[in-house]
Amino acid sequence: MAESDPQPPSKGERTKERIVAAALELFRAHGYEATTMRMVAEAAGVSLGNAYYYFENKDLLLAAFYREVHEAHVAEARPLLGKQRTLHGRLLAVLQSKLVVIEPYHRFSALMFRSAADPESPLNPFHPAGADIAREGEALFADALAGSSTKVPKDLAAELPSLLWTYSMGIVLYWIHDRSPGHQKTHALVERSVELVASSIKLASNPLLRPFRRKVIELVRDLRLPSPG
Amino acid sequence: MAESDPQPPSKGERTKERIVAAALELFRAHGYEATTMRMVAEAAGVSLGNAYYYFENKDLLLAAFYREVHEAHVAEARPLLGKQRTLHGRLLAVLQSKLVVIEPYHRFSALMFRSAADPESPLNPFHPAGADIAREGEALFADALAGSSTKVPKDLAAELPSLLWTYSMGIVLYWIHDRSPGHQKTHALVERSVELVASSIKLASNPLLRPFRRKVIELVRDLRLPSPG
DNA sequence: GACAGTTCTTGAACATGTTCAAGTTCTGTC
DNA sequence: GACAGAACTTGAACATGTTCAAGAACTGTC
Repeated sequence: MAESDPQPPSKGERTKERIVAAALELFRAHGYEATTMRMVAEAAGVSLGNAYYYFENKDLLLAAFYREVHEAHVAEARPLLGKQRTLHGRLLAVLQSKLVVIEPYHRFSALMFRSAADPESPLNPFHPAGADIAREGEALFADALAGSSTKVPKDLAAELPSLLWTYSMGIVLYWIHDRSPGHQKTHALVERSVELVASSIKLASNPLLRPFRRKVIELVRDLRLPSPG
Repeated sequence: MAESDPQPPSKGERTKERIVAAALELFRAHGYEATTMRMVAEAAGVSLGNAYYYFENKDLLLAAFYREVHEAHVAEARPLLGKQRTLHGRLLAVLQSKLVVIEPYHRFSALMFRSAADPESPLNPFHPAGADIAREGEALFADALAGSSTKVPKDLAAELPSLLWTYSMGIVLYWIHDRSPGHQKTHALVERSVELVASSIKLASNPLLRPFRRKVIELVRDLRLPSPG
């Protein structure tokens, strides 16, 4: 992702960067909905039409914002993972850091989720533009899993990252609707559900539950929807 | 819902009804997005502004459509429930009838879901306009549960309807993104996941799993988000 | 049946996302 | 350095959801 590109940025790339920068600043200041494409164009010092030359539609600017938030999450979560060895602690680290990072963007996240749920939108996880972020999110959970002291059966380990990522999206959806002060309900949900998830994963190794586990895993494996690439 | 109102419909009510009827017809013919408020107004024989007098925004017409689809689902599911006694069969009846009913409205459902996920939208389950339908959906699952031959522990039975409704929304979300021919993947998901859900519910009665079950139930009970009313 | 107030209706105006035909600037080739 | 084609830029125009001030029709009261 961040390897130093050999080429200096072309003119077009610099313009595009100016537009993103202007957009993100305006989004932060006024929110996504109150920010018009005309405002973005003016702040970036380009014409309205030119903004559309680089971003086919406003949603793609939302995607750029989402990417930034996502990267902030990864940056926040990685160091925390260094300090945790238990599965429980590591999942908690990933989810709690997510809540911390998105905290300032409650309304924004709702819009994000809205778009992500729409198969026509470039932000959904099955669209090329949105798929990267989804995969990186899964990778974070893969890390959380791999570095933990808990041994997870191989077949399950293969499916868990995407299951955990889906679970985390569920948490976000809950948070979006959570109006409790400080979103304390979501924090409670994270604490308590992570415990249940961690114990479920441990339970899954229990030979008594093996047939059940196999069924779940096969279902997930067979029915994963294709993503681009 | 359908008790014969003592009052004959007032002029305003009839106008409103005309607008809904026109809207639903146009939605079915051209889809929601391609139907403009001007088209609706014209088809209903009222002015544009008048359409807005009765429906604050276009989303509320979407909600009216959603209600109709929901009622078709209930009408489809109830008779099927009469023929099934096992929990598995009854859940299957509710979910499969849902898929049958929404089949013609794939794009429409995506838009529906989009709006439902947005806390600002009148269609979300925590908003008065959307809460009714959500509650009726839960009621359907409550029926499926109550009439089944499977004995469910009381504490779990109290929480299951809303859990199952949430589960069904997950299925719908999957279906929205399912591009397989005939949505066969979603059908497979329903068949196989219902089996897992039904066995989980039975497993939940197992004394060995009691502590786990209690934790799940308490979590759900404590952290249910408040709905209006 | 005149009056007051409420309900209903209208069409023009507005804001904003998006498109597009036309122009300008850049890049590589001879 | 002239030329051709690609990349970039522009601002006007468009479609559509939404608002609003003004007026028409209705309802109940005296």
